[in-house]
Amino acid sequence: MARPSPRIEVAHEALRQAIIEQALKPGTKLPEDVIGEQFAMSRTLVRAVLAKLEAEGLVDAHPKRTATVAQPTLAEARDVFGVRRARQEDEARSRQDERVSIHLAGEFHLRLAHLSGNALLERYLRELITRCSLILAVFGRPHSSDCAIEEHSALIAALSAGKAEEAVAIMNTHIGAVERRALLGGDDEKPAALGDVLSHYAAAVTARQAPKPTAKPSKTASSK
Amino acid sequence: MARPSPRIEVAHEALRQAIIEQALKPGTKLPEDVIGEQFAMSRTLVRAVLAKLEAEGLVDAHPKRTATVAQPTLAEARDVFGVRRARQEDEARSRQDERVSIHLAGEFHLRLAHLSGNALLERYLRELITRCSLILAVFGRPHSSDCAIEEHSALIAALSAGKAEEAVAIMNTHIGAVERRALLGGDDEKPAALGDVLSHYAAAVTARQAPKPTAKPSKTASSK
DNA sequence: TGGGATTTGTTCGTATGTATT
DNA sequence: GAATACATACGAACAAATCCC
Repeated sequence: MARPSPRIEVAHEALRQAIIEQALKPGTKLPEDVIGEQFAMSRTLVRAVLAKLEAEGLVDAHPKRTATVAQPTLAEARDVFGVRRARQEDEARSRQDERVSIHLAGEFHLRLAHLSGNALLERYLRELITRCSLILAVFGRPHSSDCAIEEHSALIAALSAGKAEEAVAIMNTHIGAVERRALLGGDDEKPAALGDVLSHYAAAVTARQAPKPTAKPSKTASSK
Repeated sequence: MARPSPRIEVAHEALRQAIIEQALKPGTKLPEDVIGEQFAMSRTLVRAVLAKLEAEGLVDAHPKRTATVAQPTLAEARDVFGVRRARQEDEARSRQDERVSIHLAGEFHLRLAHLSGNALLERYLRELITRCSLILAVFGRPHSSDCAIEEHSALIAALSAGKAEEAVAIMNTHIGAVERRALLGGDDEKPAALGDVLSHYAAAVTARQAPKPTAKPSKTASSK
């Protein structure tokens, strides 16, 4: 949906990843200075990122208070899972003519939405899944298998399509996610410095956007 | 979802209203200066508003170009109506145990979502309806009856609940919307100065947020 | 309960980039 | 195609409010 700015996109994605992977726990403060420093951009752009994350329901922002990672209430949790359940049945039905109407594990939904070719549907699902992660971080088990929904589904899709090369790349980022969760220390009270967390994710996102750092010195250089 | 700031909310709502009522047509430029001037706030906050509107898909924003009212493509239109159709069936089914599973006109959906008590579902529907308006502005008939979905549904709900007083208030804002559309001149090429349009909507939104300037100083004050 | 450190909100000036003539 | 006008991006600095101790 438009290209707001390369760096904005990186920061946005990195923060979202960090949140849904629970490296940044609900309630964690997100000062504009620290974020801007990490992604090498002014507070002006940091605010744009935070505003988007707020619109997605991933961060809470009050008038003159420091933005924090969203802390879903029980009511919101009920709503999210309610919508998700409805969508589940939806997907099963709309795809039944293509014989995929069996029990659909939640992990396949995003990929299904992608196959449907409906970008908006895909976006809604992304948001739903993201919020589910956030909710599980608060009310659910500590490290549920739901965390890596996106990675799993993408991996499976790549495998199904026979794209081995792509599958390897996805697997790498998947491993990276698990690794980061581990590297950042146990789920102790100390949530590690915000800067440390973000530096990991900033690198991960930029690496994903340019997945071929070795060969092909060709056209990607023009993007700068 | 959090209270970002009173004025931000006003500007956000006013701009959205102006867009879905087609007073601001797709492609219209939205300079930060003009908006900030209209709502008496700095460009810093204007950006927060624009970022949210962009997240909702109502404005297009590119790196260093002036933000514009979103210009939906045909593909996006297909997606939006696809999701909307899915949701329609959803709602019909999820409510069938309450005997509302008859033909549901689109105008009742938002109200139904509200009755369901699911805030997230309601938000999604709002967004869907909004984008439908935008799409109709581009591909549909000039002034379709779909424009005032929100107002119609709210009105009907108020009437059903027997809240005459509330119904009158809603009717007034409804009339106001039609009136503004008319006042702002025909659908000629000249889209009128952005400032003029916004000044109308700024007043309308603030008036709605304080709908009882005369009587009843009672409990609604506690919501602030 | 109070005081200080931190952080946001705001404005100005400048630079850079995009549209328009 | 070049030059001008315009709008955004950025950084610094100040004020005000909040948070924490």
